[in-house]
Amino acid sequence: MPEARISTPKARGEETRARIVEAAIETLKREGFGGASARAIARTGGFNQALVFYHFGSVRELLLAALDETSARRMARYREVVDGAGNLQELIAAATEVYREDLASGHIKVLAEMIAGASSMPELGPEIVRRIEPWIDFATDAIARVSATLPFPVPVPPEDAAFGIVALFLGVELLTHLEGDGIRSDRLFELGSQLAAMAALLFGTLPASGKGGE
Amino acid sequence: MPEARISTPKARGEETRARIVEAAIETLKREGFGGASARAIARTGGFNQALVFYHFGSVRELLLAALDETSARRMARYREVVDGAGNLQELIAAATEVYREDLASGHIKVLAEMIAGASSMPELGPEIVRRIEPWIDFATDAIARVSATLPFPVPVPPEDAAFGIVALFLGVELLTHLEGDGIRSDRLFELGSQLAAMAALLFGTLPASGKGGE
DNA sequence: GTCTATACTTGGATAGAC
DNA sequence: GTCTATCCAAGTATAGAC
Repeated sequence: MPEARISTPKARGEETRARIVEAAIETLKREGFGGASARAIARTGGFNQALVFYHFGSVRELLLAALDETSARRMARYREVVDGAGNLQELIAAATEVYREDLASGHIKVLAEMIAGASSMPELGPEIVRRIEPWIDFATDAIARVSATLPFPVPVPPEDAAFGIVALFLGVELLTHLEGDGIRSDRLFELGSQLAAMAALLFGTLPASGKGGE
Repeated sequence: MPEARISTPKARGEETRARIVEAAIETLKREGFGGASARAIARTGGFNQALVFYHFGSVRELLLAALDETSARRMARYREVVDGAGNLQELIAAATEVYREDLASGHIKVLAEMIAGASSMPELGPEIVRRIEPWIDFATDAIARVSATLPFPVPVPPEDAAFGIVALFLGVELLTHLEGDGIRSDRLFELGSQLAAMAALLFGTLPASGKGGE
């Protein structure tokens, strides 16, 4: 019971805004970019279509707000899990776990739909780029961090690996939601962990310096 | 059957069909799934919008025909290049080369747009799945083939790796066209070759089941 | 802030003339 | 086979009542 007043006008407005964003995320997940019209979103959230324009000005702005919201939520979650990882295997295990959540929750679906949708709405491009960069940076940092724990110099520039990982996640998302089940992505992540374990074992037992690359 | 005429009605029809498919591919590349309306496609190809429905019945069918066409072309090209690869490095080099062509030519863009677009047109899903399977099979075969040339047993199931590669290509496509340049994907593929070379070198000199490769 | 009504636009699709 | 004309559905967006 926070306040004497039931709800200030301002609070009500904010609440509606949030409901609309929520409905937009939901609609993007279920019906994709092409299906995320003001009307469809309003139907999903059970509110009036005109509210989209009152609160956000345009569908475009709403979709970006939706991307911001889901992105912020997932970033918080990724940090929580990934920051606890102290070495390569733990990082892969952590990323796998959170990514599985994402496949289920649909966050990456929203991202992938927005990226693909930007083709038919070019003004969206730069906005989306700005919202992806933090993810690549995040991955870069995580990779750099665990790279430093390996007993040998890593010949992989973290930013390149990060780009690859983000791309891989997006691609797996596309294929997984297309095929309905998540069997193939499960197997892929399984494989990732195995290889990581193998690599660590293998490299870990090699003379760290002396037989290196270049 | 007489055929010495300059153009039979039938041939003209086929020719138009081809023009329409071409325009559909072009429009999918440039404007994405959302921008690929019958009208936009007709504008691209300089023909009448009603022809789409006369020849294909619906936009949906046309888009699938477009996917078939670009897919067939690229598959031919991939086979040409990839079948010549006898070992892992050659395979990666070949894949990199053809994939670079794809980024420029837009074939994978068409595929990615169709996959993402399927979210708002669910009937498209199964059709697209059917059209992706040959690509995963193709990648599986290529990987299995070069795996057999390695001087040690490979702990990577070819079909899992194939799924990963196809996903990676799709994801890189999304990000690359979004950011406009291809710098990051260039670096990624560069990295891939380096790692492949390193792995071959490293594993090749390990006591596997004897000293295999060269 | 929210709803109803509506103006305007674009797109899928068909009929019928050529 | 191709084009013009047209219908209808759906979408964006705004005005104005509540």
